[in-house]
Amino acid sequence: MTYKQAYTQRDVARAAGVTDMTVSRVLRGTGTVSARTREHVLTKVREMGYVPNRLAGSLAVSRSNQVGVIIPSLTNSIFNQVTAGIAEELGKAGYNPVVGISDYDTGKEEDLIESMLSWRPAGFIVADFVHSERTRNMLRNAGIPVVEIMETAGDPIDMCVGFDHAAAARALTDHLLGKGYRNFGFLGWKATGYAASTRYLTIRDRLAENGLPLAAPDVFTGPPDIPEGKSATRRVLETNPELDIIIYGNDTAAAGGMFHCLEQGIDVPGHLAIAGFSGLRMGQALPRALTTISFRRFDIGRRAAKVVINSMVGQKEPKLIDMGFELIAGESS
Amino acid sequence: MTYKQAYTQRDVARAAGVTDMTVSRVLRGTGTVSARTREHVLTKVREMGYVPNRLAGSLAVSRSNQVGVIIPSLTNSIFNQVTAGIAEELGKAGYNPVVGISDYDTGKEEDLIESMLSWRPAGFIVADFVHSERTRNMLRNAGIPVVEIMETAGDPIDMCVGFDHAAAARALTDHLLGKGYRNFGFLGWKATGYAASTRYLTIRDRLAENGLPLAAPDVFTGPPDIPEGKSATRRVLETNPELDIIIYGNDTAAAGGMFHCLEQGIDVPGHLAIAGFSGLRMGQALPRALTTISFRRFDIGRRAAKVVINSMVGQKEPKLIDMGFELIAGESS
DNA sequence: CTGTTAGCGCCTTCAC
DNA sequence: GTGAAGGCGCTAACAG
Repeated sequence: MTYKQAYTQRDVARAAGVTDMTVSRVLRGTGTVSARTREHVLTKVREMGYVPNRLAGSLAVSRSNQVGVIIPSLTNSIFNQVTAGIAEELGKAGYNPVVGISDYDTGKEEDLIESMLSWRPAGFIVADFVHSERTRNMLRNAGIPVVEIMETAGDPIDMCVGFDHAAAARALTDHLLGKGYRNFGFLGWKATGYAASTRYLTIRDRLAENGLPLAAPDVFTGPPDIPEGKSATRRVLETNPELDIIIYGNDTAAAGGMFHCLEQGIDVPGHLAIAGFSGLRMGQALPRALTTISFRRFDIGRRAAKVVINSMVGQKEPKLIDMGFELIAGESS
Repeated sequence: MTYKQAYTQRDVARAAGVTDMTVSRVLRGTGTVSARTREHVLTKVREMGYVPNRLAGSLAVSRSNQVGVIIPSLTNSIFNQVTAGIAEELGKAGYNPVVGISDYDTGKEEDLIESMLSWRPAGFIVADFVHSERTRNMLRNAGIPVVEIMETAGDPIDMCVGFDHAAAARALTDHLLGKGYRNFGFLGWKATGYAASTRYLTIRDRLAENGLPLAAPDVFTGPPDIPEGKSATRRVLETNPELDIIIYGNDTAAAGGMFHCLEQGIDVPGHLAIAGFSGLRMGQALPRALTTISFRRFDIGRRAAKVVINSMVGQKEPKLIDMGFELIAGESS
């Protein structure tokens, strides 16, 4: 199949016997055009299947309706929901998200951001506070609103929307201590610099304050999923049979842990208690509803989008917005 | 915070004491520039954090490095992986995917495609064969390669890459019949026109050929996940206690079904067998590894991307590419 | 109500 | 090896 050239505004104009300027006015609904010519132009547009060229349009007005969004992973349903919230709110205001996946890699992130900035988006939403110096520099020089999401502890490039991961980890630890657990294990992702590591360190320190150790002999080298949670649980129980509670870095890993227990006939929470982090729907559908920390994923996305939109029209927004979290006391611990 | 205007190629040129044309040559590595001026220009570029404006660039050469990708859902890990394959292959060839989520809604899809076409992508990849007439029209008139993915049964707008869902459903049904099951139930998504409905209808017909009914009293109105699979299983077992096998529309719903059985102490597969469809990793991590149909999600994405890339450079590609599927005989049935 | 002029930022083509 | 002119498709601003 050979591909022909797409139609131009001028092609439509000629077909309708007017100037391109008139077609432009009709298509954007600005200025004044007689009802007759409007109809005529629209008919031609439909007939020809004409689609305006926004490269030219945005260049002419030097402004676009695209907002760049960088998230670390598509697989992680947390980011699905954050992104859904962003998309909904942007859509209402006539903006489109352009999403890029960084794969938890600041180098990839840098490339992505450069590439996306070259399309001159109207704003930027990016997950986490961990970026290369060049990334921060580019974002700062872009001359557009930038919102960092998920966390609140850090120095935002411009603005941020998230919640306090340390406080959440502390709330979870205290809850479990209150339940009487004393032999803690942690299976998570200790990658430095991310929210995940804040959670691990906070739990460890909180237990230390109570004179308790935290067994974390086995950690994931990347974002864990169900199979990883399952096999890591098997391994840690071999080396640390004394554990009476395992906290997982996220709910999917915790689900894997629960699967291991179900297979092995290990009573949950009688013999081993389980806790997750993130409050996914699936956690509550498990044979034992999961104890976990839930946070307002969807709302974080919506709020971040609003911050971008408001900033673009010159409205002042706070530098830091904390959306809070909630402890879900399930049956698994 | 107030936002300043981003730098222009001319700004860099002035700072480096050359013309914008020289900066352009340096940045694209074309033409001839002395090593000295090249270094000088690059230094300024870095200092200023200059990011080229591709709106202008693409407009000037009337060609872009973006490929539009429309998938129905982000939540569904099938599409995560297909998209990952697409992104990888496009990236290698210097193209970027721009992904849009249609939410299984042909109206939204139409809007998305119009919006994305207005950015003049170099090609398009879109899931499924079900589109509005206007969508098909726009894609046909866009003058770019278009690849429809996931299925092979249908009349492609341009080209397609996928597998034969009817054959897959038949293979699964035959396998289960061979295992001796006779009282089949189906919990899936019967939405007409999608691959999912093909699978349902094929299973039903195959059973009918064998003189067996298919109980499907309870269906999902949208893409099902674990909680939906769990509650639907509870309901269907109340109304149809005779079932000895349930086939689910996808692996996550099947996982929900297995959770229900675990909670209720129903022996799987002794009392009730379970089968899924899609071959997700999590299915194999369940307490009973899932019987399911696996297909090459990642490779479908990669192949689709290659088809687009090759077509863009004028290389001929077949209209229809079948990537096949595989029956996974698990422990759940 | 409609047309003309100029320019968005970059790149192609041709001079020098 | 580098610069100057012109145009990609569209729109702001003004003219009529």
